[in-house]
Amino acid sequence: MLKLTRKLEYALIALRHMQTKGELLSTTKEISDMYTIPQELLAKTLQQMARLEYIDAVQGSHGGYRIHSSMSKISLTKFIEDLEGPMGMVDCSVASDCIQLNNCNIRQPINRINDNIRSIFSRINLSDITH
Amino acid sequence: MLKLTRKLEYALIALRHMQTKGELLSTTKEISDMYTIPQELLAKTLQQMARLEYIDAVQGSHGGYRIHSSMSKISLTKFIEDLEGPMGMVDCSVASDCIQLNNCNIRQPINRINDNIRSIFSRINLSDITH
DNA sequence: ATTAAATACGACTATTATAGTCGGGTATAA
DNA sequence: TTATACCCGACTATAATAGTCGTATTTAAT
Ligand code: SF4
Ligand code: SF4
Repeated sequence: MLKLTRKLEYALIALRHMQTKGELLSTTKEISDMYTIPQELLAKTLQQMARLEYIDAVQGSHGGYRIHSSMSKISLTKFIEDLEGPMGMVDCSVASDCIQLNNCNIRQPINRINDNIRSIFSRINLSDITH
Repeated sequence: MLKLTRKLEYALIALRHMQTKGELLSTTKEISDMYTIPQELLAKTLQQMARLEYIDAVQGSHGGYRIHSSMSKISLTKFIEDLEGPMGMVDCSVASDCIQLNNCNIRQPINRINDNIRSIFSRINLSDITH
């Protein structure tokens, strides 16, 4: 309940690291060494963020990543869902194949709470974490 | 991320069900049938809630459970942690054995968010869900 | 007494989600 | 040509969640 995945933490650590470096490139190895993150796992996450255009990738021998300028205003909600897929407190707030769905007596109150949380996450943006 | 466990959902469904019945007893079978919940799993959860005194258990042939009068004001935070143990967005908000802990660059901002969420959950109480 | 219906409890298994690894590829500067 | 870095998908391992089973105890009714 309420737990960020490791992947998201690694992603945020990397983003904040890159933020401090401005235009300078950061390599996977540099970051994984500095924060003791499994290199291959971080690599995959950085690649995913590059595909999503959260960061720019520069290939080749002196390559690396730098943070994409216009991403500080992205909400935490969008970031999390871009990286990990839809989030919701209960299945029925995302899909609709719950067997209890028909006569569930907590669906409405729970989904009200879910919407609240969501809107809080939507008002937090990445720069609040990465500065 | 952010997902309630099935056990918590079953617990809340059961609580709300009992709430509507006032002093009348509800049996595990009654509830598991009504909401299509695996009976043995619900049974364990009800037993746990009885131990925690969220509900009263009446043993024997015409036994069952009824909701304990004074629990509507309990916060969602306490309820979740009573049933599932400590909750937090990251390990370091609960324990302190994260290998990144020393030079983690997102610890403070994340824990600030964590505290916010926690305080929101603390202001929601069980009766908001069970009526 | 005996039976039936219920709670009580712990150990067990199954399933799913998360975390981490590996092998083989492409791009580019030196 | 080599070294260093990104790219990608498939794979394995681990941990968390979900669900099952066997056995015991309590109590009302017969
Ligand atoms: S319908 Fe009820 S039990 Fe099913 S996911 Fe929604 S809240 Fe949970
Ligand atoms: S120290 Fe950093 S990486 Fe470790 S749990 Fe806390 S926020 Fe996550």
